[in-house]
Amino acid sequence: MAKKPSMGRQKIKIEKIEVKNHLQVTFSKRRSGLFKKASELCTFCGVEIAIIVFSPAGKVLSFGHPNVESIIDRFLARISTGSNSHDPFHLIEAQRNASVRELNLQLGLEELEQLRDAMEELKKNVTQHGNKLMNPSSMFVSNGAGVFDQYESKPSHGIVGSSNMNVAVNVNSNFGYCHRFF
Amino acid sequence: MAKKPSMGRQKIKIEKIEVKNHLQVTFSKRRSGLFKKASELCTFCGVEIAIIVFSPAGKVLSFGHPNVESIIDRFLARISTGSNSHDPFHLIEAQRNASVRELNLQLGLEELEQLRDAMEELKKNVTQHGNKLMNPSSMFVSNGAGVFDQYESKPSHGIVGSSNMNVAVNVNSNFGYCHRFF
DNA sequence: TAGACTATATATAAAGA
DNA sequence: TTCTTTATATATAGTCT
Repeated sequence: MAKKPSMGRQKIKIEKIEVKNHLQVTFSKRRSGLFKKASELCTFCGVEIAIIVFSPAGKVLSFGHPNVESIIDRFLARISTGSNSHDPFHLIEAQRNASVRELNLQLGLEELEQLRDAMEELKKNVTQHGNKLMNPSSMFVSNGAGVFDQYESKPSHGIVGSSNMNVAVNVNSNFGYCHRFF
Repeated sequence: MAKKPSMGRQKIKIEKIEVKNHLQVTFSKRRSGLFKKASELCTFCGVEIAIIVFSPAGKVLSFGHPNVESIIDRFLARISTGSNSHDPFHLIEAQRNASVRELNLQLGLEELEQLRDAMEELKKNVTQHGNKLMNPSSMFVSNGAGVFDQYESKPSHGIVGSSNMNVAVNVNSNFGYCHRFF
């Protein structure tokens, strides 16, 4: 019997792959290829690149040369440092976009510690109350203004301890915009 | 006369291209190819991707599906919670190494204090009215394992996420927005 | 700085391990 | 999920317009 020859690479339609398993494999290969291309571009041209990918499984994959954060920083800085950055309204916009790092530089250690302590306590309190009411393995999720992203819940990857809790609170939200502390 | 046949694509060393003009062309072609690959990946796998590139000329080029900012937002939200260190201030240290942008925008101490007070009050509210907060329209709670996936990073850097705590607060103050700390 | 062209380098779809 | 293999689809280096 003739051994089955490979069909070789087949052309595929530019549309979402339906077969889930197939999609997973394709994602894996192409994501890898994408990062490789980016890496080459960095080398060949000496440029800086950041890539962020949210996988179908909800994982975050990133590439960065020299590193993702500094590039994001520059990217956001660029946005928020436009010509009318002195205009009050623009300033608020800018503050929304500014990256954490810069903001943190404005906070003294003392304030940060206070903040942290408040958060820790809040966490404890919420944890106590929360555990009474909810099944920790299938918590649920929503927010008034569509502000918070919804993440897929997966089995723990061996995360230690009981303090791994995420709490997001949206009170009287009129803003449709919210960022995170911690 | 015979027309000169093309040499075809030649293999090139993985190193910075020296000839400036050549570099420019290569950058242009490859950057285009990179974005195309990203676009295909989005389509084939239904995923979200953001790419930021600083060109040799100092221009910023970006690709984003559905858009760069929302992806950065989600990315930062996760990073800020992922760390091997139990030291809540490790990121501050990291920031010292990050490029510092001289912002005109910074939160004044007064605003910080307002913010802190707001959080203190929130903390009380949570403590006293935990049950109320379970209302999906005003609160969001999730367990750490589900919310904080580890995220991995390819070629140049890697951070292994170990869940800590994430608190997002949007208080009805005169801020009109909140920001990330850490 | 941006399109062709063409031959060749690479990426990758399929299928099996 | 990750790696192989094979055949084929794509990307692109070098050159010219």
